[in-house]
Parts: sequence; C-alpha cells; structure tokens
Amino acid sequence: MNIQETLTQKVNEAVEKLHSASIDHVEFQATRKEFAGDITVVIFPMLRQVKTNPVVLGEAIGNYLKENVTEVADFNVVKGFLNIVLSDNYFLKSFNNIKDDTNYGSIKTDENSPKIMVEYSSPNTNKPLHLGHIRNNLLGYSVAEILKAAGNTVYKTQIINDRGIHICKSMVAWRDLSPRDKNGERETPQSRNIKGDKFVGEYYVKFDKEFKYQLNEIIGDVVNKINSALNKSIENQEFNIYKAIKNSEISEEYFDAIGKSVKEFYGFDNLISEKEIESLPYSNLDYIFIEQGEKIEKIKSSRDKFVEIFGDLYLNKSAKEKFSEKDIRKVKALLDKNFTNVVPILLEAQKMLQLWEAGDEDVVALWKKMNQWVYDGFKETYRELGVDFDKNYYESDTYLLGKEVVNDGLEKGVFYRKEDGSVWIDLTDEGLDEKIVLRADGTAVYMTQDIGTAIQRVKDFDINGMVYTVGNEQDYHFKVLFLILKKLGFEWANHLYHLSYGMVDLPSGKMKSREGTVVDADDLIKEMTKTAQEISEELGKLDGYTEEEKEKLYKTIGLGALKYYILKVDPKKRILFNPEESVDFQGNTGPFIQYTYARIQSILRKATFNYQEDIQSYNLHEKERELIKQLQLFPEQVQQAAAQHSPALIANYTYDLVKEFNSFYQNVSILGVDNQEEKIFRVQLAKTVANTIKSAFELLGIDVPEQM
RNA sequence: GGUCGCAUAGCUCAGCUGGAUAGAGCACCUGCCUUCUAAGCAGGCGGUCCCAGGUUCGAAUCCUGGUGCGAUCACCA
Repeated sequence: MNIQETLTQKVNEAVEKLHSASIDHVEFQATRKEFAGDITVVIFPMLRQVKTNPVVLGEAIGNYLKENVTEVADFNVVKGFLNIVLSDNYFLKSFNNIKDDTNYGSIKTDENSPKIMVEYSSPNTNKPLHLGHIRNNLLGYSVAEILKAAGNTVYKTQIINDRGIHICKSMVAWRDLSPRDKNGERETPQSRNIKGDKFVGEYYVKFDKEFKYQLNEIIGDVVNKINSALNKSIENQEFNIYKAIKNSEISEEYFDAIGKSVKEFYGFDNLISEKEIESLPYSNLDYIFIEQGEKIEKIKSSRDKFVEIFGDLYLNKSAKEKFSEKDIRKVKALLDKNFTNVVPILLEAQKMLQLWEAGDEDVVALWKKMNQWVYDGFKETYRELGVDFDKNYYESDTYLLGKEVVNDGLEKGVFYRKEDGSVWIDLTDEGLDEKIVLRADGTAVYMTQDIGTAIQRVKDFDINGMVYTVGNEQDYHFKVLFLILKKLGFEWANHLYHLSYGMVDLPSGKMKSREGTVVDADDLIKEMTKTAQEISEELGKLDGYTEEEKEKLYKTIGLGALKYYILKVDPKKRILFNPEESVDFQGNTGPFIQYTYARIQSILRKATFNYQEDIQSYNLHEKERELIKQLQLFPEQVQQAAAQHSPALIANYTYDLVKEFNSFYQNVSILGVDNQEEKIFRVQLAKTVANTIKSAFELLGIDVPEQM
C-alpha cells in the first residue's frame, strides 16, 4: 500500500470516529514550498459531509494521523489545508526500494499485456524527410516507448506511400531527362554520390520544372494566337471573341481549356467592375458576344484584362505591376487547373501510372529501382534520428484492401449505394457529412485503404488498439475512419487513437517543398551536431576523448537538443521553428539535462568506495527530501504520459527532477562530507537520479553522455 | 459559413481529474569557479491567465457566448 492509500484509509477512519460521517474521496496535493510538509489533504470537500470549521476539522484529522500513522511525523493546518510532514524513515524506505529497482518507472509486459500498434512517419517516396517528419517521428517513437513502459506490448510501424502519381513523376523525369555518362548510362545516386531519397527528390523537382516549362510553352502559344485572332476581329469590327478564337489555329483541346478558364473566371468572380456584364446572358464565351455598341468598349476592356493577365503570367511579363494579386491568383489557378491535363509530361506520368497498375514489367522494374534508392536514403535518416520500426507496410500492397469490407458494410446497412454506383456512408447523425468509400468505377479511395489496412493489421498482429501519428490537418479523416470501423462492429475500434499534432511552421509561414522553404531532416541534424561541437570545443572539457568519441558525443548532444526542443511541447500545439535563432543549449533544454547526467557520472567515477549498503536511519537534508519526492513521482508520470499520449509530460518531469538535483548538487557537498553514512547516501541518491534521467530520456529517444 | 484545435510574463512554454500569493527557461540586471564539470547555482525585474457572462466555499482550469489565429469541410493522399 502506498502512502496515499494509507492516508486515505486513516483519514476516513478519523472522520468516522470523530464525526461518524463517511467521505467518498480524499483529495491530496503536493504541499506548496512555502509551507512545512510533504503532502497536503484538502479539507474543503469534506465540509459537505461534515458541517464544521475546516481548520478545526483539519487539526482533528491531523492529530489522529500523527497518533495512528507511523509515517506521519507532524502536521500543520493553514486555512482548509492539512499539511502533513512525513518521517525520514518513510522516505528512506521508499528510496531504498527505488534505488534497487533496475526497471523503476516501467511495468513489465507479458503475454497478457494489451497489444498496441503505433504508426508513425509514413513518408511519400518522392521526397526526402523534412522537419515535419522529424516531429512526427520523434512523437511516434516516444509514445511507442512510453506505452511500452506503461505495460503494453507495442509494435511500431510505418506505411510507406510508394505508389501513385507522385512517384511516377520522379520516374518519368529520371527516365527521360537525366544525363547519361560516356557509356550511355543514366546517372544514379551512386554515380552522384548522394543519398537516394535526395536524388529522387531532385527528379521530382525536375519534373515540376519541366511541367511548368511545357505549360508555359503551350499557354504562350495560345496567347499569341488569341491575340492575333482578336486583333484581326477588332480590325474587322467583329467583337466576337468566341468566333475569333474558334477561327484561330488553336487546337481543340487547348480551345476547350481556355474556354473553361474564361467562363469560370467570369462565372464566380466578378472582378470586372462593370456591372452590366453580369446581367448579360452567357454560355461559354457567348456572354461576351455582344453587339450593343455602347457597351463594346467596356466589354473589350474586361476581356483584355483577362487575356493580359493570362498572357503576362505565362510569358513572364509584368502582370504583377498591373493587376491585383487576387485577379492574378484566380487566373493562374484556373489555367493551372484547366491546362494541366494537356501538358505532355504529365500525360506521360499518368500513362505510367496506368502501366504500373497493369503490372508493366519495365515500369515496375523502374519503380522498384527508384523506390529502393529512396528506402536506402530513409534508412539512413531513421538511423541518424534513432527511430525504428517493427514492421513496414507498403501502400502498393495495401491500396486494394478494404474493398471487400465495403460489401460487408453494404449488407449490414452501414453503407449505401448511390444511383451512379458509388458507395457512401451517412454520418450526418454524428454531426459529420456523407463520405464516399468506393468510387462509381469500383476503385478505392483513401478511406477505403485505411479501413482495409486497419483490419489487416489486426489480423497480422492480433492487436487490440492502434495509435496513428498523423498531423492535425487530418483530424476529420480519422474521426470518420474510427467511426466507420466502429459502425462495422469491430471491438478494437474503441481503442484507436489519432495522435494528432500541430504543424511545424517557419517564421515565413508554412513549409512548402515547391518554394524551397523546407527544412531538410538530414541538414538539420547535421547543423545541430555542428552547434554542439562548437559549444563543446569552446568549453573544452573533453580531455581524454578520442576524435571518434567526440563525434559521437556531438551527435548525442545535438540530437538531444533538437529532440527535447520538439518533444517538450504539448503535441497538439503548433511549433514555430526559427532556423536563425536555432535551438537553445541552456536552461530548459536537452543538453542541460544531459549535462546533469554527465556530472553525476563524474561523481560516480570518483566514488571508489563501496556504497551498496542500504541506509536505514538518517537525518534527511531538505534538498534530499525534495529529490526523493521527485523520484517517487516517476512511475505515475509514465502512466499519465501513456494515458495522454504525451512525451511532453516526461520531458517536463525530467526537467523538474534535474533542476532539483542541480540545486542539491550546488548547495550540498557529496563526496566532500566526513560522515560515511551521509556520503554513501548522497552517492546513492545521485546515482538513482542519474538512472531515472536515463530511463526518462530513453522514453524520449534521447541518449545521455558519460562526460560533456 | 459549418466543424475541430489553440490563446498564460517582451519571446518559448509548464500549470494533473477545479484548490493556498499563477510557475520555469530565454532576454535584461546582481552575486557565486584555490571545494565533486559554471551547458551550472542563488537572487532581482517582469502577468487584465484573449474578452464577457455563468456554475462553485473556491475558476487559468468546467459551461455558454464573443474575438483573434490555425486546420478542415475533394470520387487527392
């Protein structure tokens, strides 16, 4: 029985004896520093059962406890708070248990432990990992470790998004655009000596560039033709754009694309201020088709505006100076949308996707080759970051899953079929929308895949729950997914958790790979390591370390700073990451905690005497008492962190522990004291603190150094 | 517009199921290395806990309404 349980029982006894009333719950809290005592009973809630003065009641209970509980040494009452002073003996006994528990804080798992799968990372294979993935990886890994420590059997997994149009883009770009060597061989990550994920990522960017180039070419050509057609029609006094364009040399598909763009432009954004236009009847371009003389000039100017923005945009002229940003954005979006599907290189990528789905040998071989490059690159980043997986799932294996379940769901009446053959679920009763689960042509959507994959995982690992580490932009998706699985009647669907986390933003806003504002994972790790090195060298405390050991240490510290910086924040809050200011190494940081650990190791190296023996009776220093209290909290913190899926709780706990220790360290001598018992106890205490730091940091995936 | 999340010191963040005078770090200021590692310690400065109501003996915390920021509302993943 722990002290809180003992006190609960005895407080109940006291109230019963003194007032013959019973209370349902005794509320405890840690005693605030400014008052004497270790644990505090809050008297106020008891006044509901016992009508009396809180101070009087507190005194009475205090007296009873002091007489009947050996651990209670003394007490005082302030307002409605009964502050209890516990005996040194109690703390010593408690400490001796902690000290000898090599697994302190964790619950051992056995075959009856709950089995949970934690998914995290889940990258696309078309680009390298970035800062966003780092938060995801650190959170997922840490939560997995915390769940383990809390007594669950945990399987870590990732689903690799290895299929789809994105990877086909890189493939097309490499196949068609990469330079060849003397022997006619295409360049490879090996020939370039760069990481495979970076290599493939370059080709993804190359695709995008080529795509834009081709789009510009097409649009430029169209613009020229339109302009000349228009000029001709104006010369002829025919203000009929429709006819003019129709008669130009623009091919049918481009003509359609332009027609759609212009229509949509005028259709849902009345940026032309001339109100008259609005009232005109239109279909396609016909609304500009008008012969009323007085309006011709206005119509002409509106038309010109569209064509000009259109032209300037794609002929790289100065649209920005002449038109509002809103107009430009609108025109651009429309053109991108309507012209995208006529750009040759994109058509090529789409063709490749079809070939891939049909199992075309060459395409599949190319796909395998390029994905392997990416996997090798990821593997390296994961290793550097110190995260791992028990099982990899690949989207190429799972993207067809879930379709059969849809049939079951149809039979059960969970889903329904629309006239066009598509299958939906109606979640309006739950305050959500209708959601599609199968397209009219019978192909799966994202949701279908996730349903199928979840079921597959339960089959594979006999798990009773899952944690999905995915950004909060997908909150809605997971809400729906979990609800569908529940409606399908899976018992385990009640133990699904979306570990939703906030985005990592830069001072410039969101990270965008296209705009090159992405913080690359490998680069960031390298930079942190470099900073750690600079600080270490400046402090110069690494005598006796080999170069190799130093390198390893810099990495430990650099990663420690980065990981702690990210994990100490509540997962659901967004993080603003400023690369300029970098990550701190002082104060509430990873290195501060690592430093404290290293300090203790230094003491232990110097403590060459035998300090194994338990100390049975001892007069505790105030700082020692505080430290033991802090140590006692650890197991509870682990449970809480698991329940809340929050590494931040572990980070904050560790910081408090370390702060307490440093205060002790700087105010109390450890090896310098004469009294042998005192010396032994203090070394034991330091060692136990170090072990707890190490255990806690293991839950965060952070290493601790022996010296720094 | 509907839904979800966030809002605490100049900045970055804690604050557990409601409890005492709201806490850390950074920054700024003062002290402390002839004693176990100064990436440290001791102290100072700094608050309309977004606003307004409500519940309660008691609200940063719970409820309602509002404001601001973000996300989401695709037969994309």
